[in-house]
Amino acid sequence: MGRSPCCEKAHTNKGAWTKEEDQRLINYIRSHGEGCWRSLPKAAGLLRCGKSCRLRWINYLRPDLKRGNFTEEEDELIIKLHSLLGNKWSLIAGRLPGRTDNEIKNYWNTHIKRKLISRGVDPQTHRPLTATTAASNSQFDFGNASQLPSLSLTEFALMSQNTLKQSTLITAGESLDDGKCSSGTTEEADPQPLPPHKNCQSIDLDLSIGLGPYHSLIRESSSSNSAESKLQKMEVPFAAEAVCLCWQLGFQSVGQLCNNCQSNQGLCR
DNA sequence: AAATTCAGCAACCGCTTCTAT
DNA sequence: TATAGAAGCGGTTGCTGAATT
Repeated sequence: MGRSPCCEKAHTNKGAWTKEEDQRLINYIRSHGEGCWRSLPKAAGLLRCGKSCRLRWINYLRPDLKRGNFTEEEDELIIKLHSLLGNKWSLIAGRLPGRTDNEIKNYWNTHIKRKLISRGVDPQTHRPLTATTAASNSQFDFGNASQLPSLSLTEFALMSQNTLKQSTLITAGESLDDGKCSSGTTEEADPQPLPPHKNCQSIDLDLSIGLGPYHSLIRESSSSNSAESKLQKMEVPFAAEAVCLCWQLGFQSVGQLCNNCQSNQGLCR
């Protein structure tokens, strides 16, 4: 049977967009809003595939896009988010206002990879390049629970579900590692709760465990991807006994707490 | 000055996920 | 519950301009 093609390829333009096409697309979306991409080209008088229109709008024509070079702060944020989320470019882009997944992906491949390699860091695993390859493909090594200080069984079970879920459950500075904000495990895990690394404090994944964070997850549910929505579904049964890692990791002062702990005056835990 | 190589990035393709019926 | 269609995502390709030979 097969799926019908997303567009009539014989009658669609490909390649670079012209200014006229851009203007048509902008005009149409300004007056009708973003809607059905499949029918948009015809309605807007464009000989383009709907997917192509969507991509053009999202990546280049949207008015809220931030053009120009990435700042050093953005670089570091991308690196840290990538260490947590992997190649989930859309999730990473969601934490960088005005940047698109495609832009970040390209920037990663052309700049940041090299930057990390020059630092002696593997861009995929975020481990030192000299480290042995014994590490698993996952972001965390769950074979060694001792590397996860102060985690409850519930949290550990949650974190063991899969790599993405593991990483998104960490809040307030990914302090499960050596304090350098790499999510990879280290050869010598420090059993003491560490304060968030100063570079990590800028990251607010807002994905901490508990009632408060659960509500924050719901916030994006309408457009969330499956990993997030699955995460939400699986969190519900655990909510009653869930705790925030801010507390588990020993963050006591307001400045160290995640947004939920701050806004809930500690009720997050 | 011409040819070649390289880097950056826009766009495409195919697969997965979501949603409506 | 199953299915089809639409949207979204990530990997890859290929074009363009800059740098190098």
